[in-house]
Amino acid sequence: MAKRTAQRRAIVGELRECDAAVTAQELHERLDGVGLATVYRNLQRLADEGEADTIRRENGEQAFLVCERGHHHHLVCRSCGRVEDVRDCELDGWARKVARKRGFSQVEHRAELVGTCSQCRAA
Amino acid sequence: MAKRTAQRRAIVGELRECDAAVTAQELHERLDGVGLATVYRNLQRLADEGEADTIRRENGEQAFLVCERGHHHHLVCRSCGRVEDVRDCELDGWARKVARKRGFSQVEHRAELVGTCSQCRAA
DNA sequence: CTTTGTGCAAAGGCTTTGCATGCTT
DNA sequence: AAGCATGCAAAGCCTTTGCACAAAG
Repeated sequence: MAKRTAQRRAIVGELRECDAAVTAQELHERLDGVGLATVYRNLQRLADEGEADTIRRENGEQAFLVCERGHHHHLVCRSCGRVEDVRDCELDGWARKVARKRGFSQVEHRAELVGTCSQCRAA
Repeated sequence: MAKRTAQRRAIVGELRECDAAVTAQELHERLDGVGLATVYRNLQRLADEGEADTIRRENGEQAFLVCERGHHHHLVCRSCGRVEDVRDCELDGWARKVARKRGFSQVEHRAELVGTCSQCRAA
């Protein structure tokens, strides 16, 4: 089981305070006295344990965020990067229908909504 | 405007024959006498021009595929990687609803369906 | 005391870029 | 002839890994 080190606590703490998804490097910059490799290792582990979700930015960077358990999607602000969890998913019917039509089985789906949040819209 | 070189033709030709999305490196392996950098440059360009679509694999690699113009999604086989274009999109209503509820504007959505194609299911 | 985590630096993997050369137009 | 594409190798980035040391259980 995971040991409770000061670094791990710092990483988890900072991650929880983020509205947007962050990369290991970004988190490393915000934390003092935590090595970059340690940040990478902890984030990877949190993701493996299901404690954190990961997304890929367009440039391929891996960003992490703490989010709800279970099936959900993300609503991302294109301006500030804020991420909101969306539990309300109405895609399953559509997914099944499309899959059946094409002869695919065991369908899963992934979706992401991108928009401009009210705060950024005002600015 | 793009010059018609032998390499570019080879790249585009091979790309069109792919059922699945391919990375620059994979394409480079399949082509003889085409430098890796050239493959990267041409794929990037095709994507910029809208002639090719790009997806990110879990490990962050960028893979390319030729696909339909306009709004569509992808149905991907988790076994063989085959990609089928899906024009039938019923997500807009849902996307708008969710966005409005959260105060987001100018929503776009991205979705991906993953399943097992009939061929792979049989095997 | 044993096990696991951390730091640092080196190594890895994918992608981009600089520069001289060759092919298109 | 002028300009853009190609090749090769070097450089860039993000991420992972090896190893010695430190901390946790």
